[in-house]
Amino acid sequence: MLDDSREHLDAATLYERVKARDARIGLATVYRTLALLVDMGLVQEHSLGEEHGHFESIQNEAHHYHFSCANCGKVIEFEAPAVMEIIQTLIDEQGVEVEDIHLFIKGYCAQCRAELKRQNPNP
Amino acid sequence: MLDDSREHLDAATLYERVKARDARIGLATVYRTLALLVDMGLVQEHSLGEEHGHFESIQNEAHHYHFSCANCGKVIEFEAPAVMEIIQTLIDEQGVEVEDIHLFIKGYCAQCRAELKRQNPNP
DNA sequence: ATGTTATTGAGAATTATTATCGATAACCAG
DNA sequence: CTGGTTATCGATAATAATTCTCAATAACAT
Repeated sequence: MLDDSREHLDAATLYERVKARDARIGLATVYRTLALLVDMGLVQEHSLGEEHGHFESIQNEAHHYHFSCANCGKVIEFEAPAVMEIIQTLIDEQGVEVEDIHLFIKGYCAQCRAELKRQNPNP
Repeated sequence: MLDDSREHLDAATLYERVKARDARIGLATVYRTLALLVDMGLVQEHSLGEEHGHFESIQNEAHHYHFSCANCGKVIEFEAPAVMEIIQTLIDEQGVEVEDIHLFIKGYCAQCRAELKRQNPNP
């Protein structure tokens, strides 16, 4: 249907982009469509430390996880196959069924670390 | 100051409990105090798949992570030392500084799996 | 006691998301 | 086609979570 870019967009940004293509589309439709895509497993919703959700389309790549910088907001994706072993242990020990995995790290990216250190060398 | 129970409480529930002790405390104070405790590193905020945040006081135990059942909402805590190795790799490769780690699994707990299977045996 | 400052509670404001509902579009039988 | 039925949509109201504002109060230092 619409935007399946590789980014981590929130509903408001997506709404802007969709409107640029077709101005008479409503916000409700964006939320409805996102909910549908999430249900179908084509899009995943992430909570990246902000107060609103972020959405990312699922390609057929390996699972990946997210780091987000508390200063500049940049999101770094990374892979970590070891997570699957952790999940398997959880399944074996607890008998649960897993639908969704979120590994999310918050901190400061290399650039912001350098900048913040320059501003305040001895913390 | 107040409640540092071992649970995963949301702000509204915490507000109820605080009011039971001292009826003239306001919701704003609860949020202010939580933000302060999070800042001081005594409390961690989690996004457990619901639309509001959950707060948990940090004891001096090992890091642990969360599974939450999409059906009944039960939260299971589990440990996974391998996460620290993943984090170390991330630090080494990206030069980031890590402040906060969230590993959150959503799915169905053993009880709900059994119940749902009983209701709908062949999906 | 008195002036100064910080903290508080009540409620307004903001933000994100969901629900409602009449209007429109899509579909289908004749 | 044409009329009728149903599904989908957009605008907007409603809800929920959280943050902001500000006058009132409490705490503190004179």
